[in-house]
Amino acid sequence: MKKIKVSNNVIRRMPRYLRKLEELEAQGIARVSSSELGNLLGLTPSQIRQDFSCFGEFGQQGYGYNVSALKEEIAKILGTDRGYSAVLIGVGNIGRALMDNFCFSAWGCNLLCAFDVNKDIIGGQINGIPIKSMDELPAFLAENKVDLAVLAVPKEFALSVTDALTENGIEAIWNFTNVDIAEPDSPLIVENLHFSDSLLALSYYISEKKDEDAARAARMERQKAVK
Amino acid sequence: MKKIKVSNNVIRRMPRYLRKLEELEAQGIARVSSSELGNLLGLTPSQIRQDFSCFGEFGQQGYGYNVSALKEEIAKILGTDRGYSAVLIGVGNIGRALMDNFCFSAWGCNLLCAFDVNKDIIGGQINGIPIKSMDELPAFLAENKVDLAVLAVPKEFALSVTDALTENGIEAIWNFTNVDIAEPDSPLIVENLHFSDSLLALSYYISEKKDEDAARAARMERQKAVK
DNA sequence: TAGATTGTTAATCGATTAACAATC
DNA sequence: TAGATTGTTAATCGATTAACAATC
Repeated sequence: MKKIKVSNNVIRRMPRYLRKLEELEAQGIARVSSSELGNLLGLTPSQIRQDFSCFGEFGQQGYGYNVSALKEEIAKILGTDRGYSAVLIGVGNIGRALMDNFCFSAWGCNLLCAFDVNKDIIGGQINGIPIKSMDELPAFLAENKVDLAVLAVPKEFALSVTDALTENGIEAIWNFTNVDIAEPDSPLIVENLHFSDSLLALSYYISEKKDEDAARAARMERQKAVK
Repeated sequence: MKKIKVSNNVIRRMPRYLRKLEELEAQGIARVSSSELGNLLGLTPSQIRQDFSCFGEFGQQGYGYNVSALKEEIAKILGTDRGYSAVLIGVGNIGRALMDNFCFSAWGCNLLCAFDVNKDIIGGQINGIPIKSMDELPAFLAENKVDLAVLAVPKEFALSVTDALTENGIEAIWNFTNVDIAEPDSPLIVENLHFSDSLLALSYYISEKKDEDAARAARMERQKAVK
């Protein structure tokens, strides 16, 4: 009965499958095999079948997978049909970018309200989403079922706002601040989008490539010298 | 001589070490052991020592690591001292958020210029960074050493802009569009920040927790019934 | 039916953890 | 010196890949 714990690596690949399947569906492609999908994503067919088998049997021998059906299954696995609702804290640049451009509803998430301390924007709305004062946050969280908070405040306030959120029953945070907001063994669910971590990883890969290119060039130079 | 290829997992942890070390340094802490660092980050001491040993010997037996020195070493490993420069394509909400708030220079990266198609903002600047027309992009890339491009355009333009960038010599892209911009075996270095993938992973973890909580509640209910 | 492709079991590979000699 | 902690080698664990019977 109890589903075996699915590994992190698998979970991180699921949204990629979902996006690719949506793409295929938009192209009018009805079926896909694990090896086709593997080619598109740079994964082995085995891995793809293993990943799916964590959650059930979605394919058909000799045929492969129905694109639309598989897409639906994966969306469901990821919880997009559960009607989660969210609040956003911090209507700065990033907060505004999310409110304006990020389609929460496309991923099954309902952004109810945003909160800020800036009097100039409190009472207004962006893209139909009202902006309330931080003072109203506890009452709002008490009155509404809110499954997650989007944290987009300046990093100085990250920890205090996190405390305020958890004290008012928030159990999951989508963290856009460049700060770790939870202790290693905290029960709070935190999904970090650390821009700097991402840029630094990119910086490493660039460095690695430049080093390789330089080494290759040096090797060729030496060869030429020998001749 | 040739450094053995460092695994992805290790590279993804390096920025986390860097951030934590900066934090410790700011707190005036001079030394840290692998087990202390492990406690702070939720990693084993072994793993930390293994990770560092991919790049050299930065500690001292009986003492641990000097926080500042280790921080510097890791920053260097990640390439922050290489003076990389960047351009940003797409001055929408996200682009603006990055220009306004993201401190590229703190991570050793120099944001030279932004590009957009919107005549209203071309010629202006944000946070000291000039905004030029997309038409000027090829000339700019020809005249300046640019190591990476930040891609923050609407997703419809992601692929065509990527083509334009690679045709003009760009080898690395920091991708904020919700689209895969490179084939699996492309030589282009792409670092993705797929917001939706992140939100979906969070959605999964929330679902998993709710399911666990529900299962626990059901178990307790059954127990109560037995009594 | 024959061909294709799944789901799953077994084999391999790689990453994490444990152990320990070296040494500050 | 004794205690602490590293860097590294060996052991374990988990994830990926390969293989194949089942079956559409």
